[in-house]
Order: sequence, then structure tokens, then C-alpha cells
Amino acid sequence: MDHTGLSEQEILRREALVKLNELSIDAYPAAEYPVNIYSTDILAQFKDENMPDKLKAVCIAGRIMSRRIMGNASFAELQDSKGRIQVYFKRDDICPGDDKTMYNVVFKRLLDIGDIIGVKGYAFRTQVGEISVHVTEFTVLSKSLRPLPIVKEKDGQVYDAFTDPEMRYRQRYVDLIVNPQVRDAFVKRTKIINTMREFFNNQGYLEVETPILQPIAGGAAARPFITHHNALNIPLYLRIANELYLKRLIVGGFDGVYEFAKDFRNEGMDRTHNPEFTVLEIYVAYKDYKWMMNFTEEMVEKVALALHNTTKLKLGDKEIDFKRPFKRVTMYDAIKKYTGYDIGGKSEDELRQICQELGIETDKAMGKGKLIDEIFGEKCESNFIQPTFIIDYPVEMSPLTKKHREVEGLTERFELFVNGKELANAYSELNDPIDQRERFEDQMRLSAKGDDEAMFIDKDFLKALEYGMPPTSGMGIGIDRLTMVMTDNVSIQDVLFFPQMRPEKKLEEIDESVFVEIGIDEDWAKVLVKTGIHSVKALKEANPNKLHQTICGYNKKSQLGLTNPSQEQVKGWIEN
RNA sequence: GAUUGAUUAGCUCAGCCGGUAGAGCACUUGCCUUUUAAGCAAGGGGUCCGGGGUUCGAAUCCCCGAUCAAUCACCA
Repeated sequence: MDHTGLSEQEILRREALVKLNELSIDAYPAAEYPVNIYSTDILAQFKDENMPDKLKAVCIAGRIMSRRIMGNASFAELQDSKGRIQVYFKRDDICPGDDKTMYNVVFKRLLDIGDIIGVKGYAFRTQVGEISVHVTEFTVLSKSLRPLPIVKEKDGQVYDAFTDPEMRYRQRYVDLIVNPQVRDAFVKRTKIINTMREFFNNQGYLEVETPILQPIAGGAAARPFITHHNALNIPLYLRIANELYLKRLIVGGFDGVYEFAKDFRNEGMDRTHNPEFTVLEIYVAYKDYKWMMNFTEEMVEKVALALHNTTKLKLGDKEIDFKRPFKRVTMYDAIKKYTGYDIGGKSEDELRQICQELGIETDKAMGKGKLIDEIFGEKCESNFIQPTFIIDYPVEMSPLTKKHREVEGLTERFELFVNGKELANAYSELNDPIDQRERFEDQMRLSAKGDDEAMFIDKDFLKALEYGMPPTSGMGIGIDRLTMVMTDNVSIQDVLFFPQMRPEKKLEEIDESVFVEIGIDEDWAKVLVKTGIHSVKALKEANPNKLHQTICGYNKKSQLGLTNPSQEQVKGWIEN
């Protein structure tokens, strides 16, 4: 077996695997293992008297997370999908006959932390009081060849925690094995989605799927990923939103549709942005944005209750209360409150002037809507810690939104802010095809002015509206952001199993055999590799005297006890 | 993209003014029949991120690069 590049511990584990095979033990057996209970169920159902029959013959399987070996008795912790339980191995119970191999050799010498085993036995309480499983029989189910990080814990204090973010994200499986709070956040994420789905289904709304590959990336303003379809020889975009497709379905006669959608945006990555992210969008016919506000706060409250059994939850050093009803503040009132300016009816130039007075940078490409958005974003947004609906956005910022029924220049739109961040966005959907066409044309003009976020025109969507879409309200909510809020995580990477990472730098394959092939003694070939000569080419380019010094120095420093080659020999390697 | 910081054993980290690379856990060997961050004793394990430079001598100082993190910029 070639052990090049493996650490001592990895080599030992591979050797243990070979020895298991020699004992005719399959370290990767095919057969079903008849698990009949989870660790957590044993802990929950255990009774010191009148032990339930179920616990008198348990069969569990999981990963060995720690071992304490004391001669003929040992304790280990077994971790299954629900939690951990201590298991007790006693030599003469594992090996009732004369052959003590299963305990002395297999358990004590050939198993390691990280191996997956199955055990059969009965529940009991140790002298120290810990509920445990007394093992009568164990089976190797999977040998682990890499050592796990060892995380220890006592009285809630965690020692040697596995925390390096890069390793946690690149090797999420290790993170999940070793950090229970990580697993918990992901279980909560799924529970959030399930709660929402159930809420929607109970109202009779239809879960649908719409295209991810779109000929026009519409429904939002963002840079898309672009790809190419060979058979049709056309460019296709990964969707940045699914809004326009869901509305087509409302045109088609469904009166409530929703989709948990992966969207893709070819933009920066940071603590709150990942190039692919999940959004829930829902559209309901014959409703307006006021109805949608009630619907949204009911949904969010349900999610909080489903996860925490309370509407109050901790977020960093703050407490957020998701109890209905949430506050409703118009965008103009928010700006008035936090800046003192009343921007109602102000012209573009006047707004630019206000921005200047507030110290907000502007540029010529910004229209009225964008300027107001900047003021709100700079001065107001971060103040809304408790769940708050900001309502009635300027028309320029909202090209897909119906005009306000009362106030000129506004639209029927709200965004939900929690902890100073936008969580959800909703409208009374614009269903007037002529107005919609004009709004798209306004976007084109913004685009011509240099606004690279302006939307494209989707002619087929306009065609759909021309057939008639009922009055409809739609809402989108970022599932990743919602999960961050609900699980008290500040980073999107902590709520995505596999966040986007830069590709890992590939290490050169290191192998001394290339040097052995050109006639160098194997021991010295290894030294060459160790001292940074990774190819024959690198060797040929080396300075003979310097190389001689380097390898002799390494021999001495590492106390290898090799006989140093002469300078002539080293020169020979380089020149031969 | 900018600034700052980080990168040392399988993991968590120390290493001061440049002078033979350290600790705890993990691992190996021995002792131990209800332990629990098990314990006791002994031992093995390092491309100090990579590349250059200064120096008699670099983990340490300087330069370049890679990666990660924080902050900012960008991002409905």
C-alpha cells in the first residue's frame, strides 16, 4: 500500500483496516444493520425501575466520538443522527469464550474515533449516574481513515472547538459531525420551509416549478450568470428571479402559486450574499398588498413559534419579538423621522440637494426613485430592529408594482425589515399591460442613462398581461436571510450547507519515485521531496552545491542518520 | 476591489530583541473491571502557507504571491 503523503495517524488507520481484513472482518459490510432505537430515545425513555422492554434489547449504530479504555472495561460515546449516548464495553461480555480477540484486538486496537459501529445491548445507569448502553455485541460498519478533530466539552464549556471557517465550509461533513449547533441550524432551516409550505398548502395554494434557465433574466435587477444551449444555439440565463413566470401562472388561472426557488446572481460574495440563494415567492389573485402584509406577518409569526415556541428570540445582543401585528411605517414617514426632511412632492434636483445636505453621494445616473432609495438605505434602514413593514415606495423604484390607489407618485409596495435588514418584499402586482410597458420603457431610459441595474423588457410577459391578469398580490422572502434571523447566525455561510468558495489551491502531487527512477537512492529521494524539490525538472535546475548543503543539513537536522552523499554524487544526479 | 490581521503537529494554540521548533488534546507502547474534558508513565509525529531577499544564522526582519477572516466599497 502506498502511504505517500499520509500522516502517521492515517497510515495507522489503514494498517488497522488491513488487520481487520486479516481477521475476516469486513470493515464495510453490505448487510442492513437492524437499528431499533435512537440514542436520544434511550435517554428519554430510561427508567431505573420498571425499565421499558424496548430498552432491554437495544440496537443502535453511530460514530465513535470518544473512548476511555481501562483494561478490561471501556467506555465510548456513540453519536447517531439524533445525538450521543455512552456505551460500555466489558471484555468478558463481548467475548464470553476463551477467544478475547473481539475486545482485546478489534475494539481496543483496530477501532478509532470516527469509526461507525453498531452495538446491541441493554440500557443501564453507571455508578456515576450516566445512562448508557451495556454492549453485548458490536459490529464494524465503516472504518474511518481520517482522524476527526476532537472537540471536548464539560459543563457547557467547549474545548478545542473546530472553528476554522474555511475548513468548516469546505468540509461541511466534518463540521456537521463535530459541531451539533451547526446541524441544529440546518434542521431549523428545513423546519422553516416546512412550516411555510404547510401554511400555504392549508390555504389551497399550489406549489409549482418554473424555469431556472431563462431566455431573459427578468423580474429583478441584477447581473445574471449566462450559459449557452448547444442544440438551440442560444444564450440562456440562470434566473435572477421567478416573478414573471409565477405571474404568467396567475394569468393562466391559478389563484395562488408559490415556489421555493434557487436564484442566481453574478455579484459579490460576503456575509450576506451567496451567488446562489433561496427565495420563496408567492402570488395570490384578488388580493392586495394590505392583505399580503397580514398574511406575511402571520407566516413569520408561525415560523418563529414552530422553531422556538415563542415569538421572542435572541439575535446577537438584541431581542426580537415576532408577535403580530408588526409596525407599519410609510417610506416618507421613515425618512421624515430619521432625517427631518419631508420628501413628498420633491423634484429630482431637490432630492439631489437633500442628499448632498445629508452627506449622501449621488451620481447623474440616479433618478428620483434611486435617490429616495439611497436616503432610506443610508439613514433609515438600520433603525428598524423589530419587525416593521415599510410601505408605499416611489414609483421609480418599483417597475412591477401597481400605482398607489390614493397617492400620486407612490406604489403599493412593502418591505419587511428585521434587525435593520430587508427580509421580504411585496406588491400589489401591476396588471395594467399598458402601464407595465411604459414602466419597462422607463427602465430602458434609466439603463441608457447608465443605471446598470435597470430591468430588461420581457415581451412575452407583456403579452401575458395583455390577456388579463387578475388583481394580484405577490411576496418574496429570502429563505437564507430568514434562517439567519431565526437561528441567530450573522453569516449566510452558516445557513447554507455548501456555500460558494474559491476553488481550493491544488497542491502538487509529491512522489519520490521519479527520483528513484533516475537512480537516486530512495532515502535521499524522499529527502529531495521534503526539501522542496518536487520534480526532475526542479532537480535539473538546482544549484549542485546549494542542494548538497540543503540535503545534508536536512539529514542532520532531522537526525535521519543517512550517510551524506559527496558533492560529486549530487552533481551527478543533476547532470546525469 | 481597498485596508487591517491571520496562516506553526491530525485539532486548538504558544513561540518576546533573529541563535538546535513547544504545550494540551489526538496517536503509539505499558498499567488500570462503572469511567467521563478519565488518570499515571514513556514515546513518535513539523515543507513553521508558497517563492525570493537581508544575515554567519530566519518560524521570527523585508519584498512578492496564495488562502482565510474582519471592516469598508459593490450588491433592490
